[in-house]
Amino acid sequence: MDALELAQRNREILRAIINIFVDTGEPVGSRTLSKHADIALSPATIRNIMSDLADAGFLTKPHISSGRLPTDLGYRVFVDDLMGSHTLTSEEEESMRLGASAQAAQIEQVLAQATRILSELTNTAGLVLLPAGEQLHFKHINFVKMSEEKTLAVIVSMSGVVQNRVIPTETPIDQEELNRISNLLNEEFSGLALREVREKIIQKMAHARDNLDTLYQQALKLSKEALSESEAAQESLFVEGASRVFSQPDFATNAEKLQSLYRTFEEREKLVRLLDKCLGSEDITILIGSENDFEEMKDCSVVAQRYYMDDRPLGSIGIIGPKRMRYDRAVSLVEWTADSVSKFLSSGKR
Amino acid sequence: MDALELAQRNREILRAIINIFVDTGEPVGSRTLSKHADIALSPATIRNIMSDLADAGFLTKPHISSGRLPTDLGYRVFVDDLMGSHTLTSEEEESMRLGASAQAAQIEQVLAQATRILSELTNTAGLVLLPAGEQLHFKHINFVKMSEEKTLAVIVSMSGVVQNRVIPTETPIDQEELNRISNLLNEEFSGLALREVREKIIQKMAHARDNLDTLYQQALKLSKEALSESEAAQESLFVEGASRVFSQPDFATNAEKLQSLYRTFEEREKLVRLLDKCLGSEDITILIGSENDFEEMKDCSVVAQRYYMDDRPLGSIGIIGPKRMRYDRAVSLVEWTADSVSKFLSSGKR
DNA sequence: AATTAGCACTCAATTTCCTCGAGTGCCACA
DNA sequence: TGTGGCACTCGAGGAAATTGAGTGCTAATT
Repeated sequence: MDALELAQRNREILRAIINIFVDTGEPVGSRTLSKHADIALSPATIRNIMSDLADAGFLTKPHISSGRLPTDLGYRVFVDDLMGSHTLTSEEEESMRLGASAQAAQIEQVLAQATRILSELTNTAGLVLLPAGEQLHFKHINFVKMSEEKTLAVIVSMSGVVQNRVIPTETPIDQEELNRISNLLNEEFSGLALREVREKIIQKMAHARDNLDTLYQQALKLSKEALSESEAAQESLFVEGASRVFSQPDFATNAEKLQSLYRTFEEREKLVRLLDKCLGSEDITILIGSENDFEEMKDCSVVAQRYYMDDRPLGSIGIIGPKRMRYDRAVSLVEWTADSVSKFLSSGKR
Repeated sequence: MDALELAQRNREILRAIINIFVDTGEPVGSRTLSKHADIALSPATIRNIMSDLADAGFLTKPHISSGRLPTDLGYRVFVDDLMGSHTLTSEEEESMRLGASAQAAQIEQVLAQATRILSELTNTAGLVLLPAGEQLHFKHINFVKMSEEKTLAVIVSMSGVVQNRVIPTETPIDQEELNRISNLLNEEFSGLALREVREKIIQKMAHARDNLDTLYQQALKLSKEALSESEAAQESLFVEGASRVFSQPDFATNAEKLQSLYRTFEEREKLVRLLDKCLGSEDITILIGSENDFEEMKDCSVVAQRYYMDDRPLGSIGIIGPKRMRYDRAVSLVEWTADSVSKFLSSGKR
């Protein structure tokens, strides 16, 4: 037996260990493994191999006299090289199709529903990030006079995302005028990225300083406020079914871990950062355990992929579950969901 | 000693027991109580009284040889008759004022912030219900053409709540026309309750069947869709700091209870129903343990009060915490918050 | 040289048993 | 009517014993 075959056998063992561990949640011992159909080796031999795998950093054991379980690195190798790709069962496809067929209303609702289904099927927390800022393109703005001192700006993006903001106004402007301002802006900025709109407005304000058209000046001023970066950048994140993660046996015992994890789910900012990371890559992103940078989530993994609107990446959708999860299935389901969301958002359907 | 005085003494004991229990979380024994400054009775006497109080249903004990703790009924009596009213400390007032002073933008943000502060100060979960439907009054509607088949309706209410909905349109309508439709509707319906608007539209559609003004007909049709009850009734609920409830020692031990509680927090619908209840009453509403109708929440209490906009009740704001809480403090803080939210929303400030 | 069997050893988990102490309930006495 | 005293209950916590899954190493086997 040459080195290659040996390595092959080791890989087989590693795969089996991870599969069994994912299934049972118990550390896997050499005897269990030798009973496993695919493996025709005695426990002693397996022990030697396991020992090698442990030396290589793929396996670990919770205590000296217990079975082995995969390290983050072990999972990583598994995900990258060992696991096959899961083909969706007809039931899975069925449940997902059901969701997509429903008559959907707002973009937010579509996303929320996709996440809910994802969460149900994977029994993990479903996440979706609907970013503001860079990704949004100007479609329409509208001002509504709320009172003498306050004007409400409603900004609609090409993708159908609606933002709104209250702007304090020192000199009262009547609704007629606001309508004219809206029209002015709508014609001028349609289709630009919000960032570009912001930049243009600032340019124009500089140039128009001695322009006497006060309407135009007011328009610029209002829209600058309305689009101001600081608060505009509120990315919205939907989390669906976080309780599923908590009810996983992996956390059920440890009340303390559970609480810190819960707090993390409440602090959305961290989740946003995780999903933001996925926006950078075209491929599906898998972060295992401590690969995501948050201590509290070192027992969790993230599987996420970005979704598109007309070939422009818009946001990302994915799941957070315990490290011990069916990665093949998760990958398929996330990919499928991201794909159908993209299809839904893109011109064909909308 | 006559009967009245006896009753008075019993009440004193009950109050002391609840105060101590709220403080320590441990069942209170007769000896502990006799050491308590306000009570100059021997343990034996106290035992007799405690026994009476237990017979009356105000106290219970977790097991035969342990101290007593209040039943739901006990808490009820305490809340109704025994507890004094808590005056906010200067620190408390300080923290709350801080929040109110910040330059706030959308109504949602104001409410979210109020809840966050409430949650922090009471160390419970802060809730706020921002109802749609009945309470909302029409201010402004605006249609944006998203594609040939889809039009986005943005509805702004008098209170500054913005709703949006995508409406499928069989015949394309151009943006110009949509603007005219918006104007038509804005003039006609300004200030009416959304429900009234809906009714009027349906009336008008019946009458206008043979009216040849297609623009007007289209306007009615679009706005009917935009305001359709079914989906419009999405009340929005903000929950802030739910993790605080979970980290209370009362739940920390019991992982199972914790999970069912967590699931309840995720199922917002139940929380909405709880807060809806509070909308019915002018006074502050306190629901103790099983007084709220959900099994999963039988170890929690709700303290909530409605808030107003220009003397019209708009929604309710409150907290959910463990049954063992400082009710006097909770009541003061919730009242204070509801009050400042009302002030903020009402014409003076806005 | 690779594989296997055998054996001593480790350690978490479970069970059993014990003690401790807070607290009750009741009776008798002031 | 209030109090002191006493027997009793029961949960909490700890120590010790038992169990069993699993390892690592060595020597035998193929």
